[in-house]
Amino acid sequence: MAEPAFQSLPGFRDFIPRECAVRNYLFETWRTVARRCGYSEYETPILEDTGLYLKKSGGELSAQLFRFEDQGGRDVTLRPEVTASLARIVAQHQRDFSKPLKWFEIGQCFRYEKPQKGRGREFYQFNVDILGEAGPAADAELIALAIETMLAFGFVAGDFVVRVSDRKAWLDFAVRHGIAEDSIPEFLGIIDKLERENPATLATKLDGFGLTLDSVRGFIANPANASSAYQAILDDLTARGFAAFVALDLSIVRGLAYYTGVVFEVFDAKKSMRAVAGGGRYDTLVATLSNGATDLPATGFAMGDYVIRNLIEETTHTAMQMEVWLQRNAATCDVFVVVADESQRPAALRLVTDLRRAGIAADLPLTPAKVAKQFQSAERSRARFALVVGAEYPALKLKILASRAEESGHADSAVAWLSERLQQPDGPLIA
RNA sequence: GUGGUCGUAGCUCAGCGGUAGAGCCCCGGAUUGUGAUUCCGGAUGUCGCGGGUUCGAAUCCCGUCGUCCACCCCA
Repeated sequence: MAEPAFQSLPGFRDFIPRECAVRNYLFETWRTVARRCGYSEYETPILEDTGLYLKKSGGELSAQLFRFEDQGGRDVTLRPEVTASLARIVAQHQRDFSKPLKWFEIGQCFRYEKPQKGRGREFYQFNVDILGEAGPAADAELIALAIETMLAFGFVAGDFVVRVSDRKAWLDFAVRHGIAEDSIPEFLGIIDKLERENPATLATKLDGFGLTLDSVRGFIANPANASSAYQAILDDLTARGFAAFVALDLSIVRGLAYYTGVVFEVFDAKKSMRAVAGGGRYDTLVATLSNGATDLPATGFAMGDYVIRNLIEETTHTAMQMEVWLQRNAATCDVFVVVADESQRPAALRLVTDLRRAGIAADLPLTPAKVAKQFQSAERSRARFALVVGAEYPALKLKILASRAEESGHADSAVAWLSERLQQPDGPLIA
């Protein structure tokens, strides 16, 4: 049998330079916004005790774990999300910090799912959390950061909307309609599917709770049912000038079991209303994971790299902004040294070293090549100048690649010469 | 987990029962130290893998692995 060529595992990506650059654009934007808003970066291990995820994440997630036994017989899991790890370390270290904690992490997560558009088995998540503040001001601050992030990518009003809801409103609803406390998760599951499942099965399921589709829809449609927290959040965000980005939507309850209050999702306003980020309040998770040792209210959200990248690339103005960044941050070469006479290669090597040490990006061909070819290499390196080291060394020729103009100089003053030359514009193009 | 789609050169794909093709890319060359265009020349594939049908399979059938897409769920 033929040896099959190795390839990456299903749902896993190779980041060739262009992909890596795109990823860095996302990371840098996330980091910049988070720092600007006063969040500190932290990091947790990507491999954790499986129990961490079985304890409170709930639902589908536990069926999608990259889970295995290590050589020491431990039951371990590649993290499917970072909130559980965060709750763990916060429970352990929170005394060292004044409240509220505003923390963020950019990390890779793993879920054993079937890959498709906007989803792989591995993805990066921008995770932002505020811990130790139970009031709506924290939720508003967090949503503000979500909005700032979208704006930083170049999205504008009309491109996206943050749909905000509150599980508390549904808990009140459940109490009023006599729904037992232990069947509330099931009830919320039905609400979560309101927009996707067909009305007949919905009606059947709701009938089990003595409810009708109309009564539920009526509850969602009535703004008066918004919680007081929602109103406070809306006022807060309005004061920040973000009212245009926020909308009440009680049909949002979110899948994860640990949410306890305000929940929200950032939606793409054009394309089928995909959620590009989501989050909410999880006031009991820290206590649960620390077995009650630490009790901290918390609110957080996550944005994945797949979905936000798709949205950026599908939106003309955000795609252009990213291209500009990629151009600006591409590998650059200020000066490409052309070795026109191989016997002068030692001098060229010395020159390259001097230039580099002076902070000038310099490159040269590693093997002998014809001058014409070296100029092609210079073009491809997108260098601004080609510095020709030839038989006449220490006399040097500097060619401005864009204008094809040429000037002369001397090796002894090359660094100063090039430094000064790099400060100046090239002048009119001589074609 | 369910359903569909597609796997042929590095890339995009054509060929759909009779000895593997095109374009792009790449490499070399066109008066010995200058980039473009053009021209000339060249390389490369176990036709995803395994079985079956057939005188003969890239082509038909089955399986398998992988891709992409939708559902489920979610970032």
